[in-house]
Amino acid sequence: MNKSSRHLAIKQIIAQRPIASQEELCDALGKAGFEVTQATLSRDLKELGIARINAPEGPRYVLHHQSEERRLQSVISYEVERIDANEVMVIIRTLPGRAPGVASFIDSLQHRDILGTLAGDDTVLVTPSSTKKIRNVLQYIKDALIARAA
Amino acid sequence: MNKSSRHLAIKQIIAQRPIASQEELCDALGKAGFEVTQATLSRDLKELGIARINAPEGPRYVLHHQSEERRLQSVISYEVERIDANEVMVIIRTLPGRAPGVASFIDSLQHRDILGTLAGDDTVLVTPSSTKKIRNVLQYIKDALIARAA
DNA sequence: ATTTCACTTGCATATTTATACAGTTTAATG
DNA sequence: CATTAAACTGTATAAATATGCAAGTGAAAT
Repeated sequence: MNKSSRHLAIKQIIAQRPIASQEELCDALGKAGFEVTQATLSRDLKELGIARINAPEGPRYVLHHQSEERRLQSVISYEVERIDANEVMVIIRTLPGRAPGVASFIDSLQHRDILGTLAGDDTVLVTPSSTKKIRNVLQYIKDALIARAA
Repeated sequence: MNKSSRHLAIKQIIAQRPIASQEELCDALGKAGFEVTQATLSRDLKELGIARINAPEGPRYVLHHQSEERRLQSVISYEVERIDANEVMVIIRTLPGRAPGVASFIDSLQHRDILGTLAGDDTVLVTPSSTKKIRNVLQYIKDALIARAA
C-alpha cells in the first residue's frame, strides 16, 4: 500500500461523500485497507491540493483546482480525480481541461480490451471491447494511472 | 463598522495578498479599521465560503468557487432545451455552446448516482453510477435544472 | 557490505481554527 | 417604557490541523 495508491483512494473517498475531518478520513481509509495516522493525512492533503471548505452543511474536504493546477503537468495521476465504472463503461474524472491528455495516454497503451476513449473537458469515457470486460478494464486503468505516479 | 462591510473588506484583502491564518487576517483588518477577534473571523470565513488551501508556498485563504456555483442555478434552466434518457445514460440538449456550463453545474451538485458528465457544444451526456439508477438520475436532473425556472 | 541520500511515516506537540457560553446591542412589540 | 427575540461578538477552551524530530525503508554509489 504505497503513497500514490493511497492518494487516489483519498480523492475517491472525498469525491463520494462528505468528509469533515482528517480523523474521519483516517477511519474511511482504514476500512479501505490504508492504515495511516492523521499526521500523514495532513501531509497527503497538502500534496494533493485538497482544501477543507466550510459549507453551511458543515466542513468538508474537496479537491481545490486552483492549487492543484499548479502541479507538475507530466504526472498523469495528479490529473485524475476519480475512476469509476458502471455496467457499460469506465468513466475517469480529471482536472478541468485534462481529459484529452489522459485519454490520449490511455489510447497509447493499446490495450486489447479497450475499444476506444472519448474525452470532454474533465471527463473521459472508456469503452471496453465487451461489457464483460468492464472489471478488467477498470482495474487495468487504475493500475496504469497509479503506476505512473512514482 | 458593521458585518457586511467587514465581509467586503475580507474578500478584498484575501484577493490582494496571501493570508495564511486568521491571526494574520485579524491584523490586516485591524489596519483597515476593523477590530475583531479570531473567533469572529472564523465565523466570517464560514459565511463567505472562504477556504484555506494548502499551496506549496504555504497556506492561504481563497474564495471557494464551489460555493459561488449555487448562484448560477436560476440561469441554468433557460439554457436547457430537453432532457431525455435511454437505458444507459441521460442526454441533455442545451442552447448552442451552453453544454459545458450545464455539465459543470451538474458536476457541482455532486450527486452520488452520477459518475460523470461529458459536454459537447449543445449536448451533455450524464453517466449514472449504474444503469439501474437511470430513472432516479433523470428525475433528479429534471428537478435540479427545471424546477428553478420560476 | 557499507555508506549515503531521498523519501516516508509516526509520535508528540505547537499552531490554528471552531464553538459553547455569556454579554451586548438592536429592533420589534405590547 | 419594559419585554422579548434575534443577531453579533468576545472569552475561554475544545477540536482539528500542521510540523519538528527521529526512525525506518529502499535505491544508488563506493
